[in-house]
Amino acid sequence: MAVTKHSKQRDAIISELCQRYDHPTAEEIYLALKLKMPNLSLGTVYRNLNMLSEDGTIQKLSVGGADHFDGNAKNHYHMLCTECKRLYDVDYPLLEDIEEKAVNFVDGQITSHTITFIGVCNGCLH
Amino acid sequence: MAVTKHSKQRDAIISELCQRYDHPTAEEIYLALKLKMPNLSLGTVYRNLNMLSEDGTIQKLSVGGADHFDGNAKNHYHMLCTECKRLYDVDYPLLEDIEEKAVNFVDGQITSHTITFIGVCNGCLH
DNA sequence: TATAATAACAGTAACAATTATCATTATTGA
DNA sequence: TCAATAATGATAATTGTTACTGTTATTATA
Repeated sequence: MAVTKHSKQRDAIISELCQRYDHPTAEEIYLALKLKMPNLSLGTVYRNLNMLSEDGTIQKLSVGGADHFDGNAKNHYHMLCTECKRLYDVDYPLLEDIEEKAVNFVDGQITSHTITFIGVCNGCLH
Repeated sequence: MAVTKHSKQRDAIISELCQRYDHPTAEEIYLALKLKMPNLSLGTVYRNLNMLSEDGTIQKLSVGGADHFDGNAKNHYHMLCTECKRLYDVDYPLLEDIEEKAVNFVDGQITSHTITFIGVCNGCLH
Protein backbone atom coordinates (compact mmCIF):
# COMPACT_ATOMS: atom_id res chain seq x y z
CA MET A 1 0.00 0.00 0.00
CA ALA A 2 1.27 3.46 -0.82
CA VAL A 3 1.93 6.20 1.68
CA THR A 4 -1.11 8.49 1.92
CA LYS A 5 -1.77 9.85 5.41
CA HIS A 6 0.74 11.52 7.66
CA SER A 7 1.85 10.27 11.02
CA LYS A 8 4.22 11.46 13.70
CA GLN A 9 5.93 8.09 13.69
CA ARG A 10 6.66 8.23 9.98
CA ASP A 11 7.94 11.78 10.16
CA ALA A 12 10.21 10.81 13.05
CA ILE A 13 11.58 7.81 11.14
CA ILE A 14 12.38 9.89 8.07
CA SER A 15 13.87 12.67 10.14
CA GLU A 16 16.05 10.28 12.14
CA LEU A 17 17.24 8.54 9.00
CA CYS A 18 18.11 11.78 7.22
CA GLN A 19 20.02 13.15 10.19
CA ARG A 20 22.46 10.27 10.36
CA TYR A 21 24.95 8.86 7.89
CA ASP A 22 25.55 5.45 9.37
CA HIS A 23 22.87 3.58 7.42
CA PRO A 24 21.11 2.16 10.45
CA THR A 25 19.08 -1.01 10.59
CA ALA A 26 15.39 -0.98 11.44
CA GLU A 27 16.18 -1.92 15.00
CA GLU A 28 18.77 0.82 15.39
CA ILE A 29 16.24 3.42 14.28
CA TYR A 30 13.68 1.89 16.59
CA LEU A 31 16.03 2.08 19.58
CA ALA A 32 16.97 5.69 18.83
CA LEU A 33 13.37 6.84 18.49
CA LYS A 34 12.09 4.77 21.38
CA LEU A 35 13.81 7.22 23.74
CA LYS A 36 11.54 10.04 22.64
CA MET A 37 8.51 7.95 21.64
CA PRO A 38 8.36 5.25 24.29
CA ASN A 39 5.46 3.40 22.78
CA LEU A 40 6.77 3.25 19.25
CA SER A 41 6.51 -0.26 17.84
CA LEU A 42 9.24 -2.07 15.93
CA GLY A 43 6.65 -3.25 13.42
CA THR A 44 5.80 0.35 12.65
CA VAL A 45 9.44 1.07 11.90
CA TYR A 46 9.71 -1.90 9.55
CA ARG A 47 6.42 -1.09 7.85
CA ASN A 48 7.39 2.52 7.22
CA LEU A 49 10.93 1.80 6.08
CA ASN A 50 9.58 -0.68 3.55
CA MET A 51 6.87 1.64 2.27
CA LEU A 52 9.29 4.54 1.99
CA SER A 53 11.87 2.50 0.14
CA GLU A 54 9.24 1.27 -2.31
CA ASP A 55 8.24 4.90 -2.76
CA GLY A 56 11.81 5.82 -3.54
CA THR A 57 11.94 8.24 -0.63
CA ILE A 58 14.74 6.26 0.99
CA GLN A 59 16.94 3.30 0.04
CA LYS A 60 17.09 -0.20 1.43
CA LEU A 61 20.57 -1.73 1.40
CA SER A 62 21.00 -5.48 1.63
CA VAL A 63 24.56 -6.51 2.34
CA GLY A 64 24.08 -9.64 4.43
CA GLY A 65 22.75 -9.81 7.95
CA ALA A 66 20.12 -7.19 8.72
CA ASP A 67 19.00 -4.72 6.07
CA HIS A 68 20.32 -1.18 6.34
CA PHE A 69 18.55 2.00 5.33
CA ASP A 70 19.83 5.17 3.74
CA GLY A 71 17.99 8.48 3.90
CA ASN A 72 19.79 9.66 0.78
CA ALA A 73 17.67 8.42 -2.09
CA LYS A 74 20.04 9.61 -4.79
CA ASN A 75 22.16 6.79 -6.17
CA HIS A 76 25.63 6.63 -4.66
CA TYR A 77 28.05 3.91 -3.69
CA HIS A 78 28.99 2.21 -0.46
CA MET A 79 31.79 0.39 1.25
CA LEU A 80 31.22 -2.52 3.60
CA CYS A 81 33.81 -3.18 6.29
CA THR A 82 34.14 -6.92 6.72
CA GLU A 83 35.32 -6.47 10.29
CA CYS A 84 32.76 -4.19 11.92
CA LYS A 85 30.11 -4.77 9.24
CA ARG A 86 29.55 -1.02 9.01
CA LEU A 87 28.45 0.56 5.76
CA TYR A 88 30.12 3.79 4.64
CA ASP A 89 29.25 6.22 1.89
CA VAL A 90 31.76 6.37 -0.96
CA ASP A 91 31.72 9.64 -2.89
CA TYR A 92 33.05 7.98 -6.01
CA PRO A 93 31.57 9.79 -9.04
CA LEU A 94 28.48 8.11 -10.45
CA LEU A 95 29.11 5.89 -13.46
CA GLU A 96 26.52 7.65 -15.57
CA ASP A 97 26.63 5.40 -18.58
CA ILE A 98 27.13 2.01 -17.00
CA GLU A 99 23.46 1.08 -17.21
CA GLU A 100 23.18 1.84 -20.93
CA LYS A 101 26.34 -0.10 -21.58
CA ALA A 102 25.20 -3.02 -19.48
CA VAL A 103 21.99 -3.41 -21.46
CA ASN A 104 24.02 -5.19 -24.10
CA PHE A 105 24.91 -7.89 -21.61
CA VAL A 106 21.45 -8.32 -20.12
CA ASP A 107 18.12 -9.85 -21.18
CA GLY A 108 15.84 -7.19 -19.80
CA GLN A 109 15.55 -3.61 -18.68
CA ILE A 110 17.81 -1.91 -16.18
CA THR A 111 16.45 0.71 -13.83
CA SER A 112 19.38 1.26 -11.49
CA HIS A 113 22.60 -0.19 -10.19
CA THR A 114 24.54 -0.53 -6.97
CA ILE A 115 28.25 -0.70 -6.33
CA THR A 116 29.60 -1.92 -3.03
CA PHE A 117 33.27 -1.89 -2.19
CA ILE A 118 34.36 -4.58 0.27
CA GLY A 119 37.29 -3.99 2.58
CA VAL A 120 38.39 -2.94 6.03
CA CYS A 121 37.85 0.55 7.40
CA ASN A 122 40.61 2.54 9.09
CA GLY A 123 39.01 2.10 12.46
CA CYS A 124 39.35 -1.66 12.16
CA LEU A 125 42.83 -1.56 10.62
CA HIS A 126 44.28 0.01 13.79
CA MET B 1 36.97 -23.90 10.76
CA ALA B 2 38.61 -24.45 7.40
CA VAL B 3 37.78 -27.21 4.95
CA THR B 4 40.14 -30.19 5.44
CA LYS B 5 38.49 -33.57 4.94
CA HIS B 6 36.43 -34.63 1.99
CA SER B 7 32.81 -35.66 2.07
CA LYS B 8 30.26 -36.83 -0.45
CA GLN B 9 27.89 -34.16 0.73
CA ARG B 10 30.36 -31.36 0.14
CA ASP B 11 31.32 -32.68 -3.29
CA ALA B 12 27.67 -32.90 -4.22
CA ILE B 13 27.03 -29.33 -3.07
CA ILE B 14 29.95 -27.95 -5.08
CA SER B 15 29.05 -30.01 -8.11
CA GLU B 16 25.41 -28.94 -7.99
CA LEU B 17 26.37 -25.31 -7.59
CA CYS B 18 28.85 -25.37 -10.48
CA GLN B 19 26.42 -27.08 -12.82
CA ARG B 20 23.79 -24.40 -12.55
CA TYR B 21 23.82 -20.70 -13.32
CA ASP B 22 20.79 -19.56 -11.37
CA HIS B 23 22.60 -18.70 -8.14
CA PRO B 24 20.47 -20.90 -5.92
CA THR B 25 19.77 -20.37 -2.25
CA ALA B 26 20.85 -22.88 0.38
CA GLU B 27 17.39 -24.33 0.43
CA GLU B 28 17.21 -24.70 -3.36
CA ILE B 29 20.45 -26.66 -3.34
CA TYR B 30 19.15 -28.73 -0.46
CA LEU B 31 15.94 -29.61 -2.29
CA ALA B 32 17.78 -30.52 -5.48
CA LEU B 33 20.25 -32.79 -3.71
CA LYS B 34 17.70 -34.28 -1.35
CA LEU B 35 16.30 -36.24 -4.30
CA LYS B 36 19.53 -38.21 -4.65
CA MET B 37 20.67 -38.00 -1.03
CA PRO B 38 17.48 -38.43 0.98
CA ASN B 39 19.07 -37.95 4.37
CA LEU B 40 21.02 -34.84 3.55
CA SER B 41 20.54 -32.17 6.18
CA LEU B 42 19.81 -28.52 5.51
CA GLY B 43 22.32 -27.57 8.19
CA THR B 44 25.02 -29.41 6.26
CA VAL B 45 24.22 -27.37 3.17
CA TYR B 46 24.43 -24.10 5.08
CA ARG B 47 27.62 -25.13 6.87
CA ASN B 48 29.36 -26.10 3.65
CA LEU B 49 28.22 -23.10 1.64
CA ASN B 50 29.51 -20.81 4.36
CA MET B 51 32.85 -22.59 4.68
CA LEU B 52 33.32 -22.67 0.93
CA SER B 53 32.54 -19.00 0.53
CA GLU B 54 34.97 -18.09 3.31
CA ASP B 55 37.54 -20.23 1.50
CA GLY B 56 36.92 -18.30 -1.68
CA THR B 57 35.84 -21.45 -3.51
CA ILE B 58 32.41 -20.03 -4.14
CA GLN B 59 30.65 -16.68 -3.63
CA LYS B 60 27.86 -15.68 -1.30
CA LEU B 61 25.55 -13.05 -2.75
CA SER B 62 23.34 -10.99 -0.44
CA VAL B 63 20.68 -9.11 -2.34
CA GLY B 64 17.82 -9.08 0.12
CA GLY B 65 15.77 -12.02 1.26
CA ALA B 66 17.68 -15.28 1.32
CA ASP B 67 21.36 -15.41 0.43
CA HIS B 68 22.26 -16.77 -2.99
CA PHE B 69 25.37 -18.71 -3.92
CA ASP B 70 27.50 -18.65 -7.04
CA GLY B 71 29.83 -21.47 -8.04
CA ASN B 72 31.88 -19.04 -10.09
CA ALA B 73 34.37 -17.54 -7.64
CA LYS B 74 35.86 -15.08 -10.12
CA ASN B 75 34.53 -11.58 -9.69
CA HIS B 76 31.74 -10.72 -12.10
CA TYR B 77 28.56 -8.70 -12.00
CA HIS B 78 24.90 -9.55 -11.56
CA MET B 79 21.44 -8.33 -12.34
CA LEU B 80 18.55 -8.67 -9.93
CA CYS B 81 15.05 -8.85 -11.37
CA THR B 82 12.72 -6.98 -9.06
CA GLU B 83 9.77 -9.05 -10.26
CA CYS B 84 10.91 -12.66 -9.94
CA LYS B 85 13.82 -11.86 -7.62
CA ARG B 86 16.10 -13.99 -9.78
CA LEU B 87 19.79 -13.18 -10.07
CA TYR B 88 21.42 -13.27 -13.48
CA ASP B 89 25.06 -13.13 -14.51
CA VAL B 90 26.06 -10.01 -16.41
CA ASP B 91 29.13 -10.46 -18.61
CA TYR B 92 29.97 -6.79 -18.40
CA PRO B 93 33.77 -6.43 -18.54
CA LEU B 94 35.40 -6.12 -15.14
CA LEU B 95 36.20 -2.58 -14.06
CA GLU B 96 39.82 -3.37 -13.37
CA ASP B 97 40.84 -0.04 -11.88
CA ILE B 98 37.75 0.93 -9.94
CA GLU B 99 39.14 -0.28 -6.62
CA GLU B 100 42.36 1.71 -6.91
CA LYS B 101 40.40 4.77 -7.90
CA ALA B 102 37.92 4.32 -5.08
CA VAL B 103 40.67 4.26 -2.46
CA ASN B 104 40.74 8.06 -2.71
CA PHE B 105 37.15 8.22 -1.53
CA VAL B 106 37.46 5.71 1.28
CA ASP B 107 38.99 5.59 4.76
CA GLY B 108 40.41 2.10 4.63
CA GLN B 109 41.53 -0.73 2.38
CA ILE B 110 39.51 -2.23 -0.43
CA THR B 111 39.75 -5.91 -1.24
CA SER B 112 36.97 -6.34 -3.78
CA HIS B 113 33.80 -4.84 -5.15
CA THR B 114 30.39 -5.89 -6.36
CA ILE B 115 28.10 -4.38 -8.96
CA THR B 116 24.45 -5.29 -9.14
CA PHE B 117 22.13 -4.03 -11.84
CA ILE B 118 18.52 -3.73 -10.81
CA GLY B 119 15.75 -4.14 -13.34
CA VAL B 120 13.22 -6.48 -14.87
CA CYS B 121 14.21 -9.55 -16.88
CA ASN B 122 12.68 -10.36 -20.26
CA GLY B 123 10.72 -13.24 -18.81
CA CYS B 124 8.92 -10.85 -16.48
CA LEU B 125 8.47 -8.10 -19.10
CA HIS B 126 6.27 -10.38 -21.26
C1' DT C 1 44.63 -53.02 7.03
C1' DA C 2 43.54 -51.93 11.73
C1' DT C 3 43.20 -47.98 14.69
C1' DA C 4 42.94 -43.57 16.74
C1' DA C 5 41.90 -38.71 16.07
C1' DT C 6 38.73 -35.71 14.55
C1' DA C 7 36.17 -33.37 10.72
C1' DA C 8 31.79 -33.74 9.01
C1' DC C 9 27.35 -35.52 9.39
C1' DA C 10 21.92 -35.70 10.50
C1' DG C 11 18.56 -34.16 13.28
C1' DT C 12 16.80 -30.81 15.95
C1' DA C 13 16.58 -26.81 18.87
C1' DA C 14 17.52 -22.07 19.22
C1' DC C 15 18.02 -17.67 17.38
C1' DA C 16 17.56 -13.37 14.65
C1' DA C 17 15.27 -10.67 11.24
C1' DT C 18 11.12 -9.72 9.27
C1' DT C 19 6.23 -9.93 8.25
C1' DA C 20 1.32 -10.66 9.38
C1' DT C 21 -2.69 -10.18 12.28
C1' DC C 22 -5.98 -7.55 14.70
C1' DA C 23 -8.19 -4.53 17.73
C1' DT C 24 -7.54 0.43 18.64
C1' DT C 25 -6.22 5.21 17.46
C1' DA C 26 -5.24 9.09 14.45
C1' DT C 27 -5.73 11.52 10.17
C1' DT C 28 -8.29 13.27 6.49
C1' DG C 29 -11.89 14.75 3.36
C1' DA C 30 -16.69 15.62 3.02
C1' DT D 1 -18.51 16.79 13.29
C1' DC D 2 -18.39 12.64 11.51
C1' DA D 3 -17.55 8.72 8.63
C1' DA D 4 -13.99 6.23 6.18
C1' DT D 5 -9.85 4.26 6.50
C1' DA D 6 -4.75 4.57 6.94
C1' DA D 7 -1.64 3.90 10.51
C1' DT D 8 -0.53 2.32 14.95
C1' DG D 9 0.99 -0.88 19.05
C1' DA D 10 1.26 -5.32 20.68
C1' DT D 11 2.02 -9.68 19.69
C1' DA D 12 2.03 -13.99 17.07
C1' DA D 13 3.80 -16.26 13.20
C1' DT D 14 7.08 -17.02 9.61
C1' DT D 15 11.46 -17.28 7.47
C1' DG D 16 16.32 -17.76 7.06
C1' DT D 17 20.24 -19.14 9.51
C1' DT D 18 23.21 -20.86 13.15
C1' DA D 19 24.32 -23.74 17.19
C1' DC D 20 24.22 -28.01 19.63
C1' DT D 21 24.72 -33.04 20.27
C1' DG D 22 25.42 -37.66 19.62
C1' DT D 23 26.84 -40.51 15.60
C1' DT D 24 29.36 -41.56 11.28
C1' DA D 25 32.97 -41.07 7.86
C1' DT D 26 37.50 -39.70 6.52
C1' DT D 27 42.32 -39.56 7.04
C1' DA D 28 46.99 -40.20 8.71
C1' DT D 29 49.83 -43.32 10.97
C1' DA D 30 51.32 -47.62 12.91
